[in-house]
Amino acid sequence: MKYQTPTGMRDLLEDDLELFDKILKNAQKIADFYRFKKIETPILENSEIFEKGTGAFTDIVEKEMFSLTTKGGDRLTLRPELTPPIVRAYIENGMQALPKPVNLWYAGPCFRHERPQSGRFRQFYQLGFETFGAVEPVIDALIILTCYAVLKSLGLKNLVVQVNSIGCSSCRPYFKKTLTSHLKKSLSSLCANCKGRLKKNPLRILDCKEEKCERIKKSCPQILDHLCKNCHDHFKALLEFLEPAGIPFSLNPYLVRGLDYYTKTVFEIVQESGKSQGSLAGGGRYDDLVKLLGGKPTPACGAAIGLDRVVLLLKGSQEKKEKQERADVFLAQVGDLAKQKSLILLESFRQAGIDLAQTISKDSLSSQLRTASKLEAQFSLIFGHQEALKDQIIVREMSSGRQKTIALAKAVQEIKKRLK
RNA sequence: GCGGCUAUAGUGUAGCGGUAACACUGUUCCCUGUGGAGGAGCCAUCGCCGGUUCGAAUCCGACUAGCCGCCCCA
Repeated sequence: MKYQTPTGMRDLLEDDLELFDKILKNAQKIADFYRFKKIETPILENSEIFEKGTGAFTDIVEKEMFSLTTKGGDRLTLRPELTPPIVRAYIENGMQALPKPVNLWYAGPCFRHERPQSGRFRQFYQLGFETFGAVEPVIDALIILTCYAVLKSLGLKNLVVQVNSIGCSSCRPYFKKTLTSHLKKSLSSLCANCKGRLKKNPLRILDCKEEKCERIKKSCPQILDHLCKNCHDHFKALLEFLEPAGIPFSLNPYLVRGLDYYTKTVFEIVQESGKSQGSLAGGGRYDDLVKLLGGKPTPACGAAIGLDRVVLLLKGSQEKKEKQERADVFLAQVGDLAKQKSLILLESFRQAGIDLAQTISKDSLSSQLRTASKLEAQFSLIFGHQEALKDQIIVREMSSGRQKTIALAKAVQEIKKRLK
């Protein structure tokens, strides 16, 4: 095969698209209920918003972005995630003046240059919720609840929210120092990757899955013990909202996430049991990002759901039903004159709201009727040269084979009556 | 970026050194204006390039892609 989709990118055919549509529909309802407004942003953005927003030392920015330079010299990047673009849009469209909180939701493709595997593509689809202008921990709970509700509405089982707090700009630097000095003691036992992380982003070491590092992690100071009072109270309050909301959650002190902008709450939703394919959704609070990207200091919180992964799970759970394509009525035509008059006839049925199928490019009557059978049409309209000359048409009841000739002008009316 | 496995019609498979087979789908015909059944035909330069060989879908090597792990995340 000469041409195929680029690595990690695929065509979405009807089977997939139906599931995507279903998720989107459910999300739309839930978003409406919780008063989120939909937003769409460009697929290309100025590279800087990711370098600053997502973070220069994140894997995403260091090695996973599809970037290009325009003829005019602008550096653009295919969005690897949507939070920084949404923040950009929030500022650019003057939403800072809107009554708070401002709730936005979105769905669309993102791009990351990674090695594809199960549930991971270079072009993948995210659906997310963002809320601006509220510091209250109940908002964090609401964002989690909203994501959880979307996943739940699709019938997914065994969902668990893993939560953690990674502190804020006033307490995290201290923790980083504490952690770094602790880790320096066992520097030689860290994996190569983490040795590098020690300077750039020591928190990420907590997230390392290498066995070596796993062992060291156990003896590490935990961030939850080093939060400032504000962060501590925020986290405690969040948990007190989740509990009665009936959302199953577990504390994961090692959850730090790979994006730089998070403050306080971070969370991921995973499906327990069954094959793990990474998280289904993830998000958190990002109180400093709006300011970082040039807006007024604005607290914010958001999350995104990985649609591809959800679709994968939905596909696995539903048994394949070969859905038969069907039609109520089928038009079979024979001869040039009949074919010429067929288009206007089709239009009159379409306008009357009657499902009239055809294979108008075909000439053979038998093959057309074979198709009519396959479509399980109740009636076929047979429009031959003789009928076309006299402006008549044959109505054939497929089950019995009884047929009668009627005036062409009465075809719509006749079929309407018979279908009842 | 690093590993493991794989690559034959649209789909699912067989073939394991002597120039492609089966099922389903599609399509044409048997039936120059009447379907559901039946029958016949057609639809593949065996992922790409190179090597070994008298001969390669089959063996070997590189490439490309896919799947699955790692990493990371959604």
